[in-house]
Amino acid sequence: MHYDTLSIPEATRLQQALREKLVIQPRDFPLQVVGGADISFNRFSTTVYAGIVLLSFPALQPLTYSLVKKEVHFPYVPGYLAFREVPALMEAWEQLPLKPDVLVVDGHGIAHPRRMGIAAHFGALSGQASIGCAKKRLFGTYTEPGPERGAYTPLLHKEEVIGSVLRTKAHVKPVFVSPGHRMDVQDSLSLILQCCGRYRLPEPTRLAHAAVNRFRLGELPEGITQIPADH
DNA sequence: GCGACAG
DNA sequence: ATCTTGTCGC
Repeated sequence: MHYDTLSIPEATRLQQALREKLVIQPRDFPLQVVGGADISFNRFSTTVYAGIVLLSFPALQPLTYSLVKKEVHFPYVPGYLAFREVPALMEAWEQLPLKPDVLVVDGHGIAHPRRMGIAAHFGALSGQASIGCAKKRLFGTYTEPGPERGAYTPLLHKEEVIGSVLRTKAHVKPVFVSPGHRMDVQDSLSLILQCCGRYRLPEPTRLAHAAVNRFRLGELPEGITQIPADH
């Protein structure tokens, strides 16, 4: 992956090419394992700590952690997050002993100017079903959903529905859910809501975030960690 | 030209 | 994203 040396115009071209590979359709596979992906890093540092956590579904019990440390030089530019984070995530992905049925990525899916947010980018590259779940809006218009858990409104671009604004917990800021690959808007929304417990963020995202942070702080080792089932 | 702007 | 201080509520 030579993302580090790409110019923004070149990156835009790559997004336009990958867009042709995207499949947005109702989920057509069973759901038994979900993954959560996230990145952590120190401010001003070029080292990123990537992680993917596997959870059983619908029980949401953690099964495995895959952690990878990598150098990146592509800058953070809104609309081009994938070029910073996907290479490290792909390494974490490749060392997984078993792949999840769907991967929840911290960021947007098709709710992006060229429909190529990080979740869509990762899905188009890997062939993996994916969903984007972001904490802030990048693209699209919406009205505020109701204050109750489960309330949602469409994220729109012109007439097109590109995602959902979902209240995952009563009276907290909503999250932005959009399909990445091999999912549609409705199935993405449904899955994310099923992944939410008593917190604002869905469990795959929460656990991935906790894992990469502990990894960065030296509390977890690089590589694969199998989590023993508790009996 | 002026705002907006995932992580 | 990360860091930091303070407040609210279970």
